[in-house]
Amino acid sequence: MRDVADPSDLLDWYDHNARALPWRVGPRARADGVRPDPYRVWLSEIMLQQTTVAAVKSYYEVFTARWPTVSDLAAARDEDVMAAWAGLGYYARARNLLKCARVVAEEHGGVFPADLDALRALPGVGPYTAAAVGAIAFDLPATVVDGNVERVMSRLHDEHTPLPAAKPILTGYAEALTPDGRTGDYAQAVMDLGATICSPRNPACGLCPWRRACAAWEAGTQAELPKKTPKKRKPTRLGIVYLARRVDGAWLLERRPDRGLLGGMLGWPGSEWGEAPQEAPPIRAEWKEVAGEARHTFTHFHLRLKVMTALVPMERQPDVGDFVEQAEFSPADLPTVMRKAFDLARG
DNA sequence: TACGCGTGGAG
DNA sequence: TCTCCAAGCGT
Repeated sequence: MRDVADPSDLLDWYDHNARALPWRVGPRARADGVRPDPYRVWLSEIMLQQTTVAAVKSYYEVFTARWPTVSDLAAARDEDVMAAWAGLGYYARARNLLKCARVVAEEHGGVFPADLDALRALPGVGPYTAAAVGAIAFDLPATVVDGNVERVMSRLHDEHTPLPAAKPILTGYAEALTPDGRTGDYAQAVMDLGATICSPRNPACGLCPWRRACAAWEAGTQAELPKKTPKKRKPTRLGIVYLARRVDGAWLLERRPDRGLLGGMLGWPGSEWGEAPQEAPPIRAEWKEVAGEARHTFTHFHLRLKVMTALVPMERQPDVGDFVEQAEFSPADLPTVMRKAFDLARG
């Protein structure tokens, strides 16, 4: 006979196995009354959306060192925040991060609201992030449902309905299991379990505190859960980018519009990206094609970029973009696809 | 509901 | 090289 999953068993496991993370107040310190800074919890949760812990760590350190409070961040220049986010991906998060910081600074007195509805109303804060900040920062009664929780619940209940249709079902399971107290520790415990034990591939069921309650373990189906609806395969698009260097070393760059792909980020001027891109030099010059191509894969398409370079005289004015002084330009400020084009051009 | 939206690492 | 995927959100 299978046991019923007990939240206490998971909390006991978490007390001994919690990962040490830069943004986390561990279970022992939390028991001693230490409370996490809601700003840091929120910042980390935004960064962690669809992004690995390993990728987030260095960005988190840079942001918290440069902007220690939400009011500091609210006062930052847009271009500085976008540059600091460059390489982390999903740039709408950075734009909403700034919007949110400014709303908190101006409408909430620089203090994150300890209220689930108020959190949910903030830019870039959806159901998951509101629950995570509410539980972790304030121990509010909230259930986090992220990819980890979906996986754990689908296995615990041997739920074969494919995602995303299964989401409401799995959410119901997760809510039914959430304890009344220690909601912050519990939220982090389920996610740690999913990240370290109940992993997508080769789950370590032998170490799982909920093994005796797990329907998938009993049925031997854990490796095939959660079920997902098949994704479409990615088409390939072509494009041309133009790297113009002025004789004084300045680079010709353009700020991309706030909406859409790479919105708000710096980039090289170029053609549209499609099946047969048309030449679109941003300034009159003798353009030379760089050997090879820059390849990059986005969420929903592959891109192959032809890279053109030219040296232009001081007086010549660009039709598109603006020259950025050499001292003010760092390739690290570019989104990865644009940095790849830069790397290719520089050899 | 379905799609657009990045990137780097694992296998 | 290729597929999957990692603490989702906005539209």
